[in-house]
Amino acid sequence: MTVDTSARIRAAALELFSAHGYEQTSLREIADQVGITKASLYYHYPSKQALLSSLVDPLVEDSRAVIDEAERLEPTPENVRAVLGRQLDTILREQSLCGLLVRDAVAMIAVLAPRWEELLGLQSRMYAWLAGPGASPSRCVRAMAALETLAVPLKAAGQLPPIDEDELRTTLLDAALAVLGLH
Amino acid sequence: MTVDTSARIRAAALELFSAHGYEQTSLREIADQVGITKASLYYHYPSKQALLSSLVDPLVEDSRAVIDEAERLEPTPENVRAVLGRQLDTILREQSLCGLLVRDAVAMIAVLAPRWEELLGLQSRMYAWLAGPGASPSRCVRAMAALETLAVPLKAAGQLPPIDEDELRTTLLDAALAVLGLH
DNA sequence: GTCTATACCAGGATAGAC
DNA sequence: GTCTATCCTGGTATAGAC
Repeated sequence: MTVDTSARIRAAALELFSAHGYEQTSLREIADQVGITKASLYYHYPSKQALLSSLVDPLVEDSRAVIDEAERLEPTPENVRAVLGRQLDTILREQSLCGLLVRDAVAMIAVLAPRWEELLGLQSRMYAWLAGPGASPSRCVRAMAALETLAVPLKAAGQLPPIDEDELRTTLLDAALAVLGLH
Repeated sequence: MTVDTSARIRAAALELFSAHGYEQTSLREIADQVGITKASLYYHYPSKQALLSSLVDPLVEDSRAVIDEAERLEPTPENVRAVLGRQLDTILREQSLCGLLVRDAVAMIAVLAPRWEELLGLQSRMYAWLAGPGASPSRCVRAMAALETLAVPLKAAGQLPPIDEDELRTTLLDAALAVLGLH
C-alpha cells in the first residue's frame, strides 16, 4: 500500500488543525486519526511546524500567482472584479486552510514567522493594486475592507444562512465592489 | 500601596495575550511583568482561564448594551449608521482586546466556551437587526460583511496607512453602509 | 515504514511558610 | 499578599528493535 502516508497525514492534520486549532491539536491525535503512532509521524515530517508548513506553502504560491497576474492589469472595474473573483475562488476552494490562518492567526505567526511575513507582503501588494496608484489613506482602508469582505465565509462558518455557492460568490463580489465604490 | 495588584495583573495579561496570544503566554511571563511570582497570581485569580474571563466579561456586557439598544430602533439608514458607529467606538476603544478575540479565536473558543456562545448570539442578533426582518440570505451575508468591515483595524494592525482616527471612523462607516446598499 | 519505550521539558496548579 | 518548593500532565523528540 503506502497509499502515500504523507498525504494522509496532511489530510488528518488539516482536518484537526482547522477543527481545534494548531496548538490544541496534539501529534498523538493526528497519528491516531491516520492509524499510525506518534513516532511514525517523525519519519514523514521532522516537526509539527514542518507539517503545518507543508499545508500552507502551496496556498502561499497560489496567492502569489493571483497577485502577480493582477499587477499586469490596470485596476479597471472589470479587472478588479475578475481579480477579486479569482481570490475568492481560492478562498472557497481552500476554505478550511484559510479559515485556520484567519482564526488561529497568532499560532500561525508564531510558527510560520518567515512565511507569514511573505503572506503579509502579498496582501499589501493586493491592497495597493486595488487602491490604485497614489491612493489616499481612506482609499487604502477601503481596499483592505474589500478584501475582508471576501473572507466573510471563513469566520462566519456556522452563522452563514443557507445559500447556494453561486449566490454567495456574487453577493460577496458585489459587496466588495460596493466598498470600493465601483458598481 | 497595593495599587490594585489585580488591575496590574489584568493590564499585563492583556498586553501579553494580545502581543503573543493566549496559549503562547505563560503565567510566568505575566508574573515577571508585574514583578511578582507565578504562585502569587493564584491568589488573585484561580486560573489562567479566570484571568482571561475577567478581561473579556466587561466587553461582552458592553456589546450586549449596544445590541439591546439597537433592537429598540427601526433599522433606518440613520439608525444603522448610529448603531454601527457605537459598535465601531467600542472596537476602537477596546482595540487590543478585540484584536485578541479575532486573531486568537480558536484559543478563545477553547477557553471561553460558554462566553463565546454568548458572543456569537449577540453577533447574530446584530446581523439580524442590520439585515432587517425577513431578509434574504444574500442580505444577511451583506450584513455580516458590513460588520467585518468595522473589524478591519483589528487585523490590519501593522498595515493600516497613517490616517487620523476621525477619518478612519468615517471611512469605515461609509464602507459598511455601502456594503448594505445604504448611502 | 512503523513500532515500543523513554528522556526531556514547559506550563498550570497546589501546599505551606512568612 | 507574596514567597519557595513541588507535583502532575502533556507535548516534543530520539533511540533502537522489527
